[in-house]
Amino acid sequence: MNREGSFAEKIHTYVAMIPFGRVMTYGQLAALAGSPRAARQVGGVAHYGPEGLPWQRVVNKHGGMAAGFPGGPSAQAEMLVAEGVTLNAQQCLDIERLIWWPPEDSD
DNA sequence: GGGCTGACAGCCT
DNA sequence: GAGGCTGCCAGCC
Repeated sequence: MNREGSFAEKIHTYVAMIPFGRVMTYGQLAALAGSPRAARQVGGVAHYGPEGLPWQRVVNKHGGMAAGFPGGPSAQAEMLVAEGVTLNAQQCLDIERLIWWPPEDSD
């Protein structure tokens, strides 16, 4: 996986691996890609990246919706709810419970 | 070809 | 304990 070498490629790979009804954070993806501080870039990769990936499963560390998600935060929230994810009145999810980490032996 | 922006997170003051 | 700045890297102008 990570032998791709490309930061964006890793992000794409991990996002595609997120199971149904689970989520990951920008910081997670950035760290897994090799740059724990590159959370911003994860947003950029997501925005300019392929649309075939479950970007709605990518949320910020507060468990909130992404800022520039197509259709707005409400659209992302709806997609997550459709997957069985429960959100509170603030459209925030239980990040500590729904967060997902990829298997270490995935490679 | 170079520089700026951008869907966030972590550390410092 | 809270607020503000820096860091990261791909894509677009």
